[in-house]
Amino acid sequence: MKSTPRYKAVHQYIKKLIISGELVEGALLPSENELCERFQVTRPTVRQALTSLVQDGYIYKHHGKGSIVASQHKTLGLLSFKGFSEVLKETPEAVDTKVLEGPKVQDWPEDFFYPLSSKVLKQGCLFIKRLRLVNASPVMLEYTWLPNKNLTGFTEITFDRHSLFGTLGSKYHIEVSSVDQHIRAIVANGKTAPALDLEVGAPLLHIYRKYGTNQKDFNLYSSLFCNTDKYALSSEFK
Amino acid sequence: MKSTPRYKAVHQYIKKLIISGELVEGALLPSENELCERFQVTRPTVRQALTSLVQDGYIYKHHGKGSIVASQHKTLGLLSFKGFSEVLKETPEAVDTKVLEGPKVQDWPEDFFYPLSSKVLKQGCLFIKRLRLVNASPVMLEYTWLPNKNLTGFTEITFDRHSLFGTLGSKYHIEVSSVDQHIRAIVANGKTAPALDLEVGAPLLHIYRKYGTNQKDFNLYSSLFCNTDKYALSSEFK
DNA sequence: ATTTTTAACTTGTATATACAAGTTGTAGCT
DNA sequence: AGCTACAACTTGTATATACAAGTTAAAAAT
Repeated sequence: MKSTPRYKAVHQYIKKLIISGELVEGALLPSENELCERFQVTRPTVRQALTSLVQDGYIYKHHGKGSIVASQHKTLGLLSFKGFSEVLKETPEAVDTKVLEGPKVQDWPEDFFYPLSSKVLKQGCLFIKRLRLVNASPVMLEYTWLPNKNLTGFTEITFDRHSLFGTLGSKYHIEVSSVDQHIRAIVANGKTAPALDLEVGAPLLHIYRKYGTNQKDFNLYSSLFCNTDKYALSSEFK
Repeated sequence: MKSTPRYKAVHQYIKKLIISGELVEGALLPSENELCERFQVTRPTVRQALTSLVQDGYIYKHHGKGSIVASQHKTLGLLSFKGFSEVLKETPEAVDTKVLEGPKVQDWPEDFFYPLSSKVLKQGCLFIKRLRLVNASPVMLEYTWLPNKNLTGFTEITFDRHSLFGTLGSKYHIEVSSVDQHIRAIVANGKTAPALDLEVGAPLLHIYRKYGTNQKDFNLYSSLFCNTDKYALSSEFK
């Protein structure tokens, strides 16, 4: 049984201080040398802990000044093609998924937002409707459709516990390889407002996505409704 | 004039190989020790370069096996988030830019949405306010700030005719190299609604952007308000 | 009292070394 | 031919040291 690496212990200790509020936004952390003494580790070890705190968004560093607690401005890196599970493991808050419907076999919706071949239309689709929560508060309503294509046992899987992309990869050898998305601002309507605990008319970010995979004629489609009041969506390109 | 840190030179060299296609997805990079010999640096320096390549999504690491080129989803996406013309480049319609204010020298706004060093704050900023139109209809209100840093003649340029990024590149040798953005859905208020010919309360896509450049302490900042009624923003990652 | 300089402090970059833990290929055994 | 053990290789974690560059407070100069 391996022990926790020291840099991770330091990272987790500081993270806890920030999450608990003991270290508030804008607060200057002890210097690297002070942290070395406090944790009885060398500076590269401290730096590795701080680097990963920077990556996770808890702090930022200022050359010559120190490490400062970042605003716990909530962002979700959802503009990349990653799935929700993967993205949300980077946020400090408690995340949860609730399956509202499915997985179930059904017909493709009429006037589907991406064109479908008649063959795919005829086969019908698998549909999942999920609610994504952060700190028990709904932030995203997610509808997902995928072709009904002999995915044995798919409708028995509980996707509140399992990542869809992860499951497709490990169980069905379907790898998501591309995404095409369209983003708009809309207002919450009679369907989306109650699901997201919002007033009708509140602004929502809406994203249509078409995911390409390693299998020909097998694309996934999502329609996402995001309440960006507390959590902006973010992306970063270098 | 500082030289490029070694870890950054290694990072950029490998990044170029990946972008150019010389290193293809799934390819195993030379081992850390081999890279040390090849670049004549020590292993922590190589590791720092590799760590930042991991962070940027170009590679992933496998303990005991090596560093592997990741699928290039982000790489293509890098090139499509540069400026307005790129974002809307798919549209065949007539696009136009109207400068509403600036370029002018002013103070940085209070409570600016990205943290600024006291040095940059003291210098003030250059500000431009533009309206982007498609088929003579306003689709985006764009505020741009950049550090007031001896850009000779900048306030004389008419940015309705000239691309900001293009001008920075050709005239001032400032290349935009990264972007960090946060996206929300908001409602149009008393300032944004009239500029975009909308009712107060209409949904708007709001984007904060911080562009990194090749010059230290020279970042550009934008706040974009997009009417996505007719034109969704789209992105594609492969 | 104000401004400038300097020292002490901070983070950033880099070399050097060592051991731990995972991977893979080869040799030896059955 | 298949399995096991081991060596060589890989990345992961950590200590130790040194210099570069940014920040800030105190001291010195005006």
